[in-house]
Amino acid sequence: GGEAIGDNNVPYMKVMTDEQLEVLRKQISIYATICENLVEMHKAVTAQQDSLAGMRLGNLYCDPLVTPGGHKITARQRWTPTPMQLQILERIFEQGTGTPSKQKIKEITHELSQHGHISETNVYNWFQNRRARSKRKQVANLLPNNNAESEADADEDSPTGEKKPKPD
Amino acid sequence: GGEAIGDNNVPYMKVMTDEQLEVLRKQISIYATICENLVEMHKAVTAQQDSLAGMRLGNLYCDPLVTPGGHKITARQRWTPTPMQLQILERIFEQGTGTPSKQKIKEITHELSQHGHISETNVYNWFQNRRARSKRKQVANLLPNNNAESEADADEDSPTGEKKPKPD
DNA sequence: GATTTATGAATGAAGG
DNA sequence: CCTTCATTCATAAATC
Repeated sequence: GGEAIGDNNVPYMKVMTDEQLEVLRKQISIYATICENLVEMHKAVTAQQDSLAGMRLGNLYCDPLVTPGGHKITARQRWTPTPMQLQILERIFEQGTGTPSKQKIKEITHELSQHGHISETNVYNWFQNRRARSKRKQVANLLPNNNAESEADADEDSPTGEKKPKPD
Repeated sequence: GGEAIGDNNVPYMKVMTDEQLEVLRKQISIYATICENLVEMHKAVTAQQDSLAGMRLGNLYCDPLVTPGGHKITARQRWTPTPMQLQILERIFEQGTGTPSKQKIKEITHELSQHGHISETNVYNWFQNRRARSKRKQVANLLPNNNAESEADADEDSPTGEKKPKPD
């Protein structure tokens, strides 16, 4: 024993590793997709053979605990940089260090951890995204017949810098 | 409240609350039940209307084009494993075959091609990525000052060799 | 509080 | 094998 959580304050405890959790999420997602397909098929079938055997699903389709419109299994929280962290990150990014090395990532993470919860993965992702998006934005500007992309729309001009406009 | 230490000196961290775990279990149960019912029902239906519309279950349980996220299916540039393919891949991966040989890749590809478009390169890449990422994905970024793992990180080596604990 | 946008994270593929 | 990049997905934040 020893796993009991007496306090209603801190109800969590050991259960699974992140990886195991991720695999689980995937599995559930697979189930969800299979279910969806089956339902669609059944609908198609019953549409033609409605009185086949009187065995229709009806409300047996029963919606599970998933939110309508998607399979939101577990609400995975994502990191959000604090203003201070963002400021530091932006500054480092503008220094043109390009892609920070692993060691650099560690250092940055350590520094940023002084201003809020953060991990090296967060820092790595941030730089990857920052770089990829600033590049994408510029490319979009250069293309003559570009249309709406899946990501953010291209800015009209930012020849000297690609800071993102921050509306109030 | 925070992280706990397992009985075997295995530092497992908080991941889900008891409540969340319960919800998850319930959800899986519901999905399983729905799948069961639908499969049984469809079997019964197709037993009588085999040539109904040429749509029998078989490998059609999984639509080849839907993503696990349940989004639209625009012509995709890069390969995306179907749920069924993913399931098979995961199973093979967990069998500890480690690095699939060239021959093995061929076999796997052949099997998976029954469930959707796929090439040997896709299979090869999948195993490479799966292995590389599983190594880094498990115990990482929950501890405040712990070194988080990711593709960005390149630690030397763990003496215990915690590559991937295979839950049996 | 529903919809849209911004952006953190996941992942297939390429390069070394 | 390991690292890196491009693209996509999902969600916190912003907006209406």
